[in-house]
Amino acid sequence: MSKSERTRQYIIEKTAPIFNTKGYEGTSLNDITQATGLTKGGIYGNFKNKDEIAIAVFEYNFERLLIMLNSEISKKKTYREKLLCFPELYLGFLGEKFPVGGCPIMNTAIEADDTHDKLKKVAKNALLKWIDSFVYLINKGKENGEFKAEINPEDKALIIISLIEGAIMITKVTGKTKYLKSLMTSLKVHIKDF
Amino acid sequence: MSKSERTRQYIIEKTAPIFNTKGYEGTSLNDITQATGLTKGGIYGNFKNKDEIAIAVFEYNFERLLIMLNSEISKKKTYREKLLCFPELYLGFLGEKFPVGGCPIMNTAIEADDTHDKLKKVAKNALLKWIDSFVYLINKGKENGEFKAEINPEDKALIIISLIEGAIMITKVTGKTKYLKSLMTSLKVHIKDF
Amino acid sequence: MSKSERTRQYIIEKTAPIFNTKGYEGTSLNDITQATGLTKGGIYGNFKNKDEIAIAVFEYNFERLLIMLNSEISKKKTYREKLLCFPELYLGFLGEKFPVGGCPIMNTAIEADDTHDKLKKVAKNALLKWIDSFVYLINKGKENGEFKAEINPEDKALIIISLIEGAIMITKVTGKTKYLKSLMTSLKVHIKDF
Amino acid sequence: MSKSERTRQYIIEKTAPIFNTKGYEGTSLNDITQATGLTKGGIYGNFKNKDEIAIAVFEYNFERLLIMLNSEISKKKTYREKLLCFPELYLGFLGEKFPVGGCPIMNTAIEADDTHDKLKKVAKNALLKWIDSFVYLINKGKENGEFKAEINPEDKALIIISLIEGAIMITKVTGKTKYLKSLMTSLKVHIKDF
DNA sequence: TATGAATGAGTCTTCATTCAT
DNA sequence: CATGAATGAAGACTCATTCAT
Repeated sequence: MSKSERTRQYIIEKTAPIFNTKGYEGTSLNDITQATGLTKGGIYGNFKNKDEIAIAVFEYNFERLLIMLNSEISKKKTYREKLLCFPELYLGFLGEKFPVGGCPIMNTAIEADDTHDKLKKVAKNALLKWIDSFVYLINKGKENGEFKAEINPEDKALIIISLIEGAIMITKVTGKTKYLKSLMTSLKVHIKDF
Repeated sequence: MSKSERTRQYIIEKTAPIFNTKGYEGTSLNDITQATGLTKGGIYGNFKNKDEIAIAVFEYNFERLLIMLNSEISKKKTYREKLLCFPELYLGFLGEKFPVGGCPIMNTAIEADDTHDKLKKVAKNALLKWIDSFVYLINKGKENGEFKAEINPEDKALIIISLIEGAIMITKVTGKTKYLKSLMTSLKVHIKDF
Repeated sequence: MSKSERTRQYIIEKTAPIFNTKGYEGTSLNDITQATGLTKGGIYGNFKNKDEIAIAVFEYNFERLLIMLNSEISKKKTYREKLLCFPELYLGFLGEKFPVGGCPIMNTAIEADDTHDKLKKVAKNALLKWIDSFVYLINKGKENGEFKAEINPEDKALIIISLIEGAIMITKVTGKTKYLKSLMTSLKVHIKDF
Repeated sequence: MSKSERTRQYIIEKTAPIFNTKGYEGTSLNDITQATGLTKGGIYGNFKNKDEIAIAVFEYNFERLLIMLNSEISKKKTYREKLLCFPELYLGFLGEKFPVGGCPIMNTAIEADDTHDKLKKVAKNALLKWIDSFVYLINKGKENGEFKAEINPEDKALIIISLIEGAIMITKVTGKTKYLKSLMTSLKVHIKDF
């Protein structure tokens, strides 16, 4: 990894929680210099502009989420157990482990949807990838007879994502973890019925 | 209605779609003066500051949503039909009728959650009110024997909201209405099973 | 007194302490409406602009000061005793009785001197009048043999005023009343030597 | 001296006469950009806010005054002569040499007294320092027998300052130098009697 | 590469003043 | 006379971005 690449990575890691908390508009170049200790010139030497940082940060946040999820999934043998990882994991976020700023996909999706085209595009790609990964797991489960033949993988993928994102959003706004528990329990029940 | 009240209302109506599209941070006073045709001084003669406008706009957007939903609900007789209004209505948003900027509750919730306390509070109250209204309908349905006795109203309310918000978010980001259709169909199936 | 005159007087009285505290620039039309309970239109119906209010207020503050001083002076018989009223009176301002905002002449003089011509003019006239009144008293004292023949009335008037204004200024900035005491005592000693 | 320090100093020097003339409230950021030729961003890159500029300017004005006074004082041998420098110097201000805007201590003291805490504090410190320096000189004069043993240094310091500030104020408001002459002559007489 | 000083358009907000009612 | 809604210029301050060093 060249020095340039290392600095880029360093900037991304240090600013990731800020972008996820304050959003794209809410995060200023000053926030970024403070978080990194670099000067403005230093930042601009490594990124063309704020957009580029935001996109890199989004991809980083998304990838980190994927890695964390996949590492849990790979521990499980059956596809039902793999899917059940998700409600379990998000239930585990109760308390301090809740990812700083919430779900990066939803945050970016909501903020960027009508304004920042580039960000919207990467959020869209991330979301589609996420849907696909659920579709893949469900299909695999259907193939080996774990899940009923009549279930539609995409329909179920969308339900899983909606319940997760709904749970995060409702919990963050209300501050009440009972909503997270309720929704993740419903999700489990739902998956057990696949 | 005094002139002052009329102007306030006028400002709210003209800026409501902007706030819902660009968000609180993204909406500038210049946007507001352009949308209303008033000068900055004129705006500040009617609102103490941008916060106050944002809150008034949120309440307006939320109320308008409620009114629209309630007018549909009141047409139906059974509680199951009343609940089924929601997927029907959101399905009807396919195309241009989709409310400008998406769901005000979710938008405000996501943007305000870590930064603007006042906005977060009103978003929280709106969300709780919405949950309550579903809980109320489901309880009524249980009382008159339409719904199974064992279903938990709050659990179901949360599922309904999550599927709706998930549908809006996914549809907006991806631009694909098939996701809205899929999720609203799933919601219908779910409600029929209450 | 016509209603118009009464309203003018009312506005002046209510805003006098504000102008003397916050100064001309620091006092806003909003301050004035709040203090009077009138609307902006109401204020402008009685005064052409802020300048006119400021001048009227200054004259009011100055006159009130003169009246208060004269009422004390008239109680005394000898001219030395009349002059000694001043250090006595200002010593009496120790604590809460200190006139709100300090000496109107000095305040206006300092703020207006390089910017507001009209205000500067009235401050100048007030100051000259004040000097004259001391000159008059000292001349009278000389005439009836109370004071030495060789003292120069104007020189002494200027010293009296300087010691008083210096005392007010130094006391206000430092917050220490010992400076007021010291200077007023010095002034007494000085007057006794006339 | 770094570039940053040079620019700070440049801003201070260019704005010092403006602040001393128009006061803190009366001096706008536009005044500052015009006087310096810098943009607003340029100013704010070197100072946190207007307060910080005002304080730096005050300290600069005060220091310059001190240096000028001290350079005169150091030329004299006896303490009486040192004290007599002051009336001489201020007499020398007749005409154009009168410091732009008057005495920074008094100006700041009067404007800041009821509003700007930070400025008031620096003005207070400056004033106390000035008093102390007179006390020091008078004590020295007493020690070596130049001045009478019974005079109180602080009392005399306050008188000197009051006569100087009174002279400046009265002269500025009335525009008549005869008042400056009269008061500085009185001050000389007074000091000769120490 | 990185620095840090500078830009200039932008932010929200307050100002004194006006005028139809 | 007084109201109160509106003006528009000005207020202090922050923004993302650039560039000589």
